[in-house]
Amino acid sequence: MDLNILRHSTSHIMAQAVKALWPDVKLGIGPSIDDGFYYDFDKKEPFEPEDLEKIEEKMLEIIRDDHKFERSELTKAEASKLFKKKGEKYKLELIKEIPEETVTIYKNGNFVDLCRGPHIESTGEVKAFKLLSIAGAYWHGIETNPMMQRIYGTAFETEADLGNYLNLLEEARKRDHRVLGKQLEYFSFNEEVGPGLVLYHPKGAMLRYLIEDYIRKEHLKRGYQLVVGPHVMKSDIWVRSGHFEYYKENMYIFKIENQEYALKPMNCPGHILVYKSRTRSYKDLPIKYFELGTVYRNEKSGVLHGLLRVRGFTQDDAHIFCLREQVEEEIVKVIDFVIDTLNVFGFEDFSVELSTRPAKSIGKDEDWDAAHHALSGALKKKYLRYKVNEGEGAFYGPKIDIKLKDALKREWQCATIQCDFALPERFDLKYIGEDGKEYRPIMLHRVILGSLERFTGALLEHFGGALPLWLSPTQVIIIPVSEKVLSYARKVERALTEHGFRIELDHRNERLQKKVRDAEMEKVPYMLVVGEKEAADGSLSVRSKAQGEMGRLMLDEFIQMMKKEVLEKVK
RNA sequence: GCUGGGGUAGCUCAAUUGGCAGAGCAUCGCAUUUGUAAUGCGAAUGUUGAAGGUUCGAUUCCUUUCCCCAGCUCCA
Repeated sequence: MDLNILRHSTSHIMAQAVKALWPDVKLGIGPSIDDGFYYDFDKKEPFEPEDLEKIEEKMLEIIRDDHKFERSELTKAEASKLFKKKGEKYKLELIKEIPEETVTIYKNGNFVDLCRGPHIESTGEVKAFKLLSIAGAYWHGIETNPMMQRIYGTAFETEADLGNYLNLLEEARKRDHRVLGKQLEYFSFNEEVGPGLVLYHPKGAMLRYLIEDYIRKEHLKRGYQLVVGPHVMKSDIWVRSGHFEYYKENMYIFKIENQEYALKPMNCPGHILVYKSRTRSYKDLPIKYFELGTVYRNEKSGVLHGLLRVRGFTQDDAHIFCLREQVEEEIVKVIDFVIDTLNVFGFEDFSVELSTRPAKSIGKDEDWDAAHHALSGALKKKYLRYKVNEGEGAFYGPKIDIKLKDALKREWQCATIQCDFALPERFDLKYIGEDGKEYRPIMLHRVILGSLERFTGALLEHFGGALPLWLSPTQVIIIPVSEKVLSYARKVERALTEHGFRIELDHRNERLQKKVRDAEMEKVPYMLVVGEKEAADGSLSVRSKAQGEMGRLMLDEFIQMMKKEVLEKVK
């Protein structure tokens, strides 16, 4: 059975139930979506959480009655008459938008809905469904339209499949980086600081340092040069870059001594000015400037979400200035860089999207076309399948987005590669060609991790907080059995620290069981239990988070094992 | 920003029609010196997000505001 058909049919049953309970409700649309379905309703009073149960009960009745889904074809005039009689004003709008002469309706029991179909044979075929949540949603998704109430639900072929899905949701909830971030003390937000502004605690800051260190070194290996720009720049530069025209509502702007300044929402202008600081030759290109650039964007309050959507964040940002004929090759290199990086961090799967020119944008059509060709050409060279998002590009150029997939198959947008002919024009960027004349370079904007904030959130959820050894802020916790062996424990601590490992010593006056439990909950990769037996022969009792008790190892053996495990991940 | 739901100790949560704000964990102290997921006893902890209002009396009712959550819209 096609799940989409099943779910869509279930949304009809839900709408039927809602109409039975609240006859005045006006219907919107009720499609199937990735993991389920929804239906939008226009109802005066908000739905209460308890209403979901009532609706579910009604739905069970409808399913028990096993109504047939009957399809019929009507002319648009007939259909309009039918829905006008029912007072379904949104359906009338939908009918107007349908280009064909005739429309189809589906009837089950006393319920009729405008619908292209197809549907299951009868309502009795629905074996397992659940209503999940209520939320507001604009009619047609347009902000200025009235807000309707949307009920989300899902349906599966069997109760077992539904159970699995609900377990997955529960698993996702437990892995929520906001919960883990608090439990494991990685980061916090503070009302006095402001929304969307992250405070990194020692463990979070250590993780961030490890990610930064890795990605910075990778950039240097791949021919990027480090640059650093200021966080605040005069408004003049943002006028020139076009940000004031196209991005102003997202910027923090303020005055100092009558001069207007803005916090940078992007790093490009700084890099551009470094490029412009002297005359460039075609022989210099490509020039690749890299910066862990912290930017501030005034995101709407309702969109902020943990580390995934914040107002201040740091991008692993680079700009590649190159010749027209180098563009495709450079894009290919960036794609390779992204794939390598995702693999190192433990992400095995990803999806690719190509976004085209938005309505509000700068630049010439021919340049947009050329940029689009360069991006799609590079994707074809890498044999990557991709989805096209019409009109979703940046204001200065089209882009490739690479979304990583985490352990629960959820997608996270991190990497993006943007092609830009417009900013070189605006800033009058030049290089001297072979013939001694001036030419315009092309600029690529790209990030690999995206932002350190979002990437950290993705890592935490992907691993459920149990980070691999090389990324764990604390790699090893030493657990002395009693205070009698504290001096041996300290010796082990010193030896491991000298080898560059990140060590904690749990010297609390607690029982062993308690310390093991706490270390497990902190998700530390290795626990070393040391007591009198170990102190006597210089060994360690090793317990790993992943494998449990591993028996006794000599200190040197353990160090070798750790080194091997770290090196396997990072070349 | 919009719709709906929330905000009580560091954390997770209680508090019957408006009537002295509580528990577990964490913290501190004492005892215990422990062998692989919670040792026992004791102590301390609050402008109930903030401001205003109604009331003899507000965590509880009303207004404003801030922040969080689920979505919509948007995005690294």
